[in-house]
Amino acid sequence: MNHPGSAYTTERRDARENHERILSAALEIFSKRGLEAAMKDVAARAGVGVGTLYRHFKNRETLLAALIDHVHAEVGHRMEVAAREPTALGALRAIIRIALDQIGRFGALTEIVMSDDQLRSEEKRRRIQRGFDEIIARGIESGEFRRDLDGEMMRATIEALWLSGKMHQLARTRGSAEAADRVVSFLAPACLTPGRPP
Amino acid sequence: MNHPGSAYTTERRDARENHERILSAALEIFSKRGLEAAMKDVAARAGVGVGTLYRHFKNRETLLAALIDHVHAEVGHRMEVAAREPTALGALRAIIRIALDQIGRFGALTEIVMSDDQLRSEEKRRRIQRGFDEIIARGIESGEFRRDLDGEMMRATIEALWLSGKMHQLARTRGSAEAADRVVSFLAPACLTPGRPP
Amino acid sequence: MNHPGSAYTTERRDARENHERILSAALEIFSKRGLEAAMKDVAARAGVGVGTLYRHFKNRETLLAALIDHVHAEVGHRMEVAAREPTALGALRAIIRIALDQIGRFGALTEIVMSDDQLRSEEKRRRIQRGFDEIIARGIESGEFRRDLDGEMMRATIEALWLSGKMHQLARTRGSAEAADRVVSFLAPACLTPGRPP
Amino acid sequence: MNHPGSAYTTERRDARENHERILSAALEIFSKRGLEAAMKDVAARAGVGVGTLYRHFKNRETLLAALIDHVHAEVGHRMEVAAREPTALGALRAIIRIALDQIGRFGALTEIVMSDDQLRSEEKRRRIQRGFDEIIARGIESGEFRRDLDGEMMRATIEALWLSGKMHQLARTRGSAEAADRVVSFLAPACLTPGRPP
DNA sequence: AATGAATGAGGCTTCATTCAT
DNA sequence: TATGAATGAAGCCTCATTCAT
Repeated sequence: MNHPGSAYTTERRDARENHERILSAALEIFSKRGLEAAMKDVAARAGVGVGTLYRHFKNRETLLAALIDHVHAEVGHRMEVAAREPTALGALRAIIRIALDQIGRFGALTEIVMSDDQLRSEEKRRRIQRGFDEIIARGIESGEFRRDLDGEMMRATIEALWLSGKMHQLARTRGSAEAADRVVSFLAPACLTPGRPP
Repeated sequence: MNHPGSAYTTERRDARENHERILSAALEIFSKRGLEAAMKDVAARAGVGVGTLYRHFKNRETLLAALIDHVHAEVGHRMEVAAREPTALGALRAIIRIALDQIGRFGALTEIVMSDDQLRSEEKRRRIQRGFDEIIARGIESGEFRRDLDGEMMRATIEALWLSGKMHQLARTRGSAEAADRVVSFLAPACLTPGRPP
Repeated sequence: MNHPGSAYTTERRDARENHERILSAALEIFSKRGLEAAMKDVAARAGVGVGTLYRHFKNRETLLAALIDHVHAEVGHRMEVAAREPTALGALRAIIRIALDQIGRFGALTEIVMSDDQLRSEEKRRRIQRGFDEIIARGIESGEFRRDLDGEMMRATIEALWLSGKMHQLARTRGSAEAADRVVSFLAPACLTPGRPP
Repeated sequence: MNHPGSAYTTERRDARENHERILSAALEIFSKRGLEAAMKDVAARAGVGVGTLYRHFKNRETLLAALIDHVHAEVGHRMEVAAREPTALGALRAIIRIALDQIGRFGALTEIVMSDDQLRSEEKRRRIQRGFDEIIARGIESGEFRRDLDGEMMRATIEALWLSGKMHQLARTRGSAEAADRVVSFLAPACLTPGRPP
């Protein structure tokens, strides 16, 4: 929509800055207070008037969609990085780290971010799915993962632990690193090819 | 609390019926529309005036607590039945069946029912936890489950699949029976003692 | 309406008793909590159901009117007794004592009891007025009170002190007896014939 | 707080106007209909939506407090002016005029305005009391009022006539001027030094 | 373009009164 | 007749959204 490089543009820099500030304020507020947080509070946090908020985001729904997109994009990106881990199990652990990280940062927002039927941003969500699938596919191909691994089930399990908050609970009790280890240890027998040396 | 067959009870029949109707209307409405559903709609669904709703439940919070208790009680009971399955894995499958069933019936209510910090009904929730723990303990004792099984992790995983709605998704795609099978198959290697004949 | 002496009557004794109990419960509740007290609370205090309350008093307004009548009757009676005091000033003091007493007993009810335009029970109120007027007339006639005493003003003043709660305040600070003395002392020069020995 | 003539003010003019309009609408509605008047009606009278009402006054209580402050401030001011009358009796008459005026204007609001224990605005109320006390003290000092005048009683009496509505009744029957005269005439012997030429 | 004031629908809850038991 | 359950109008307040400045 913008031509960021163009010399002359109606887009004012402060408008662009406001957009960012609102987004990050919204992220903060919704993460902390949950989805019922009031628009006014988001605006206040961003240091702008509600009117400005509404100039940038048509309405509540649009704002939430943007948040989701934002988080999805970030997660998607980190997912792709994770996929480059040398081993599939390593990639899995990396993903779980990401999950723990996201939850810590986006708390109450997680539900909406990971949930399937909410405000759609299909494309972005697919990207995350694809990240998963690639890791699994690669793991199976290389023989690291068992040939009959139910990939969809695997993904569902991790996403469930993620968005249900269970993973976060584990992390709260004993720290993020140990939580990741426990999850991986638990799931390892379910996905690794039995009797194969790492 | 009442003996429905007894000839004389202190409470009026219509009042008791209304209580039931309100409870089940609330179950339906909150299950379908989520926790933000309006009291008015619950009353309408039950076919009573708001005043009656408020006569039976002091306020919104009380109503929700009652719902949770209701679901917890039901789940807790079925959990105990499930625990009597001959094998631990069988018990696990039974639990998952219960979960799928509950989600189907209580949909949007699941979040509050399974979540830890909401309106408390500690006791009831403990009952569910205990059901889980017993099954796991028994499985380990009998040698069916691996000695080093992370019970808490196991429970967390199933609860996560449950309350995240992922399990429901699986069931929607291919039916409840197959969904249970997939979950069990997936988790089996994670909990069964390796190399032991069933 | 009733034939109290008749041997056979549909009026059941318990009904009559309930009437009394409701009246006195209402007196208590409204006196203590003010006019906004709920009907339900009155019924509860009387130990009857709301239905019974409404059987005895068509509605809220009727109940309040009955209360007023009740208090008026009592005050009116005591007023007539007070009027028999030997001196007019003595009668005045007696009235003030009554006032202080009433306020102590009927607290928050005072406003409605003494006010003019509320639910009418003209007749009863007139009786109180007449009590006043007689005392004043007698005082003037006997020469005790100044010939040009503004009777209406006098009455208004005492009623005002009464129903405004000011008299009660005075009594709270220094006791009921002293309060009465102060009021009388203050008003004495305004009504007594100047330079006349008591 | 604002300098209405100044060219630039932070507040928007329409907002300020609305504030005024709401205040005066509230004054009118509560004066006419009593303290139970509905917020909605105040808003309607002011020609604004309820939301606006609540923007200007956090809640019912706050609005009432503001009204009281408003009336207190006005009365307090006029009280101080009255105190400057050459004679103490003249000041008294001036006060009574104020009272009559206030009641006429604030009717049903009087109860809350003059009552002691309601929503506090201690300071403002003290100001009114002080006005009274000064007048009385001055009267005694100058010899105009009797040395043994019970100042508190005096004040209580006038306040009682005021807030009980009795004074208003007198005024309704025969007009405000005559009412004031009657009150003063009646109270004069109670406070003036006997046998002293005016 | 930014601001925040205004709007009003809609949510929760209470309570006088009616009515079935 | 007594009971208390049922009713629903009405009150208070919040908040997403619009609009004048």
